[in-house]
Amino acid sequence: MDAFYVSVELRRRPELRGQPVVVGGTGSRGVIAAASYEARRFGLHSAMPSTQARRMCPHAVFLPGDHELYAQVSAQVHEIFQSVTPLIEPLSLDEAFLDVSGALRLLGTGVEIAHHVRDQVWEQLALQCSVGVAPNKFLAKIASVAAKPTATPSGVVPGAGVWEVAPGEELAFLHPLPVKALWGVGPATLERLQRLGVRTVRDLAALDESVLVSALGAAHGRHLHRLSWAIDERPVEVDREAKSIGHEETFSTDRHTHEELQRELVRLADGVAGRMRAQGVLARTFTLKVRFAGFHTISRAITVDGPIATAHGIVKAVEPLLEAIDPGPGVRLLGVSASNFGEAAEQLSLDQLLAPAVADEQEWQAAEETIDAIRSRFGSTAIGPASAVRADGLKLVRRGAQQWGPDQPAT
DNA sequence: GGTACTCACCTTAGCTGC
DNA sequence: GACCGCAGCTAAGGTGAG
Repeated sequence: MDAFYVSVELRRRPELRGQPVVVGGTGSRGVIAAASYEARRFGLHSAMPSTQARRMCPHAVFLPGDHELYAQVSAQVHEIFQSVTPLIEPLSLDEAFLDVSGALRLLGTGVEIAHHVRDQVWEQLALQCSVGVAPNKFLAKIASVAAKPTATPSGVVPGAGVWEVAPGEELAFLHPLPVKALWGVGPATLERLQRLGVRTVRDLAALDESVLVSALGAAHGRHLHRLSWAIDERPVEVDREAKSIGHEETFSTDRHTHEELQRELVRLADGVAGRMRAQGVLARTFTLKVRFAGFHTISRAITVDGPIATAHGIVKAVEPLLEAIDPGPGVRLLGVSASNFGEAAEQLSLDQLLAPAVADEQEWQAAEETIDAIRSRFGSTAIGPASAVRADGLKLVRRGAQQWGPDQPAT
């Protein structure tokens, strides 16, 4: 989807069309989630700090994000995809891979199917999308970027909408591109590659695989070398199961005491546990993430014997890790994540069942499932941990509704 | 001086058991 | 008993994506 969050917002704020519009980053510690092409003309882009964005484009309209709405629209887009093929691998709310090899006889060529999808998305949802058609996922992704509109200082240049990399044309398309166009080349890898004199994908392909392996490590080096020759055999994976579930939050002001952090921990654990129960998983490993005022970030993990799916259990497991951290210098972000999953229906041994900690966890699980039921009936803020109630006692604060940084300006 | 959130995957190091 | 090599696991940190 093209500038997805902004495009969804513009459907209900049509008067903003043609203006630089930004979603997210309404607080001073946030970042931009999406920028309209008009905003991109001024150099704005997603993940840019909001303070920088305001400096570069003071007249841009900043809108708070509405993640729930974007998820709804994303589901509608997904339904259109479903009408074409069941082989869909969602990449994010606004991107997906579709394997249409089974639909070619019925619906036409890849390019024809791409135009059909684009037309349907426009007719049904009034949203623009760009489609890449290629023999593999990685080329399709890059082709979709080539199909998008581009923002230049002098104006917005419409994209082709559909871009095909036909069999036999892979290297002609790929090799002239800058190496950072490759999926998996971020700032750190780019710097290492530049030290090797690599500027384009062609330069990368010319290197011996062993050189890349020694510069980037075995897995990454081999992977990028294959990509540079347009080799990508990864299939479209329809049902990818999550391997971790986590929440983290940047505070509008730094926290300096264990008591404050403990309250935040309970709130975050409550969110993580709720999602785990909704997905029917139990976890054994819990990771605490702490970002200090100077942006230095550490993580501490613990693996417990008995699997857990309650906020109570998560807090009990992670508390000792938090205690061992000195919040004196100021903590700007706290995060908790769960991993090492097993199914909720997994049988426990008799010994495990008799252990007091397991009995305790099961009692809490029953209690928290009741809370889930109340929330599903009366809303997510109807009930929650007492420590998550705001100091004025009026409002229950669950995990941040603002996905792209704290709402409140830092003081 | 500014840097969100969520998730996946990789590397490295240290520990343990054989 | 001390040591070595190896495999497997865990913890911590880094990187990248959208």
